Amino acid sequence: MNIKDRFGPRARRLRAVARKVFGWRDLRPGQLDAMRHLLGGGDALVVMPTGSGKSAVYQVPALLLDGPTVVVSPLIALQRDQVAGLAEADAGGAVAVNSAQSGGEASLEAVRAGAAEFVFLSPEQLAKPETVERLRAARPSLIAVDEAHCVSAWGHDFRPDYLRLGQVIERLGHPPVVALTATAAPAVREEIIAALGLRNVRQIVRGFDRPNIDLEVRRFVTQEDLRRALVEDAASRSGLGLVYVATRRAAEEYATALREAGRRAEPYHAGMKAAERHRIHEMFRDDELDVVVATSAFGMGIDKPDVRFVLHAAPPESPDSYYQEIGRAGRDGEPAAAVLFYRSEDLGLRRFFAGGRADEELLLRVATLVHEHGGTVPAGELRTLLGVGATRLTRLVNLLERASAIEVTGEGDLRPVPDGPEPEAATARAVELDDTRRRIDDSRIDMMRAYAETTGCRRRFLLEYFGEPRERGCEACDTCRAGLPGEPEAATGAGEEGPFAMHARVRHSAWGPGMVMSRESDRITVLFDEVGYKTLSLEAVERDDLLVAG
DNA sequence: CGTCCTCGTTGTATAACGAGGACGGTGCGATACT
Repeated sequence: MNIKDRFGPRARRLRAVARKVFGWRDLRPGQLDAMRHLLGGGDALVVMPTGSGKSAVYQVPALLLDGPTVVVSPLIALQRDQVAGLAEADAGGAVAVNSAQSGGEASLEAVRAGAAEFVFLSPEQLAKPETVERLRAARPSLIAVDEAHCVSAWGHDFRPDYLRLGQVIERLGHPPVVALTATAAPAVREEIIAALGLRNVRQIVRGFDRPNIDLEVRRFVTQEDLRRALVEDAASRSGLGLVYVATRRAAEEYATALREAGRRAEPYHAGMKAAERHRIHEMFRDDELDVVVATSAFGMGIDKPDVRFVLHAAPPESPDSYYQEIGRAGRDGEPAAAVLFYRSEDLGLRRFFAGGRADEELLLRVATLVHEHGGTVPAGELRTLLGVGATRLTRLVNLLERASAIEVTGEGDLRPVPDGPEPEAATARAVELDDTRRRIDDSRIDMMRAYAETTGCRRRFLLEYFGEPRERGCEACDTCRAGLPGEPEAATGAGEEGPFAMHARVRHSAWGPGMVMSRESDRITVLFDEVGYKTLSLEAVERDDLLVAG
């Protein structure tokens, strides 16, 4: 950014609001860059670590744009915190609309009347046409999608309304949109941009490297050895820590074992009562615990600076999730440790979770019903007729929509696409799209395995996965300390030109088009559009002419 | 995909083993009940 950009009139107004309303003495270049772009009418994708002022990126421009700001936020607890935070500043008022709040109508009316600048909603609220209509009447001037990685991580089956946000944004007149997240690999960024329908996008990606977090993987053969080593390790560390586990039961068992070892440890998972979960959050916040043993339920919205270690009793489903979870360590910049306790068998549970397929019979029924009806079919009637819930139907509809077979009206109802495919063909295409998705999820699990089993620098592996080329090792991971047997020579480093340079587009004879994501001395990893991540031996690539540029 | 638990078999000791089945994460919102 040049001098004029940093000190021009737009930047001056932004700084003034940041100072007067929020009390921030200055804005960082990344924040300012995104804000200026939003004020200029463009969309932005901001990838910055938690605690680096991501929320400011929508909060400050919101006050300079004439009209309310719609914030999409995945968790009700998070919405509560965000509303409370804004209430402390003189920022024009904030409300949340969700099932835990009464008075949703009144809140929406307050937004329309200009009595609230910020309105927080879940994607599910925005799946209700009447809610979108009321927001539309308020003429929003900015839309923020917080924790935007949820679009990719949850949108495809767990919370399919995430994939409908693009249509909601259009319905709201597509004011400037900013998507915010702490962790997103390049492919995930592309997916967010496509799903939300972002235009004229400015991508701001900052601060992926967390050099104060030491990386280590410890390998085990038996579950029992792993368990014992983890308990011993967690019990002997000083400072606050997190232990991530794969199942609720493991959370309970490890917490018990750590208590028996004399640590103040509590489990945390979604099967616990809300009051109990809340209590543990508070104890964690108030330094009344040494260790929280949790499933993936624990973490979003947490910004405690002094977490000293994050241990994993089992690998998560992707490097994306892993980086997100270990990124909760060492936010204060002081030394912290991330240790993965690894058995390759433990990837099996992740493969199971990723393995759910769309119901082909049900897809065909939906496609046939909408096709034969010919006109507009109310979604509610279809749910009743098929006996399926909203989540499941939305998932099927998303696939059939992508198969160009049906479209969703502004009222949330369904109708066939004119001259669209016949139901059988549409179903086949939808199944194919679902299969592609599953192959990519599977390949992310493969990448998690590759991280655990690499003999190269672990930091380099992760940073390249997130699209940040890096030539050397780091001296703060176990493989670097052991002497880097698998590190590339300088000549084959990231900057090399040629058809297989970093981020070059390539084509494989069987796997189709893809992009080079990382290079080591003897192999390269390519992210293929249709089959996900694959690691190929350079020798085989050259011998059999497997890849061509393009 | 892998682990854990139960149950039945074996075949005579009071344990060991294999087969078969259940189970496993994340949250919204709506609904039924006290």
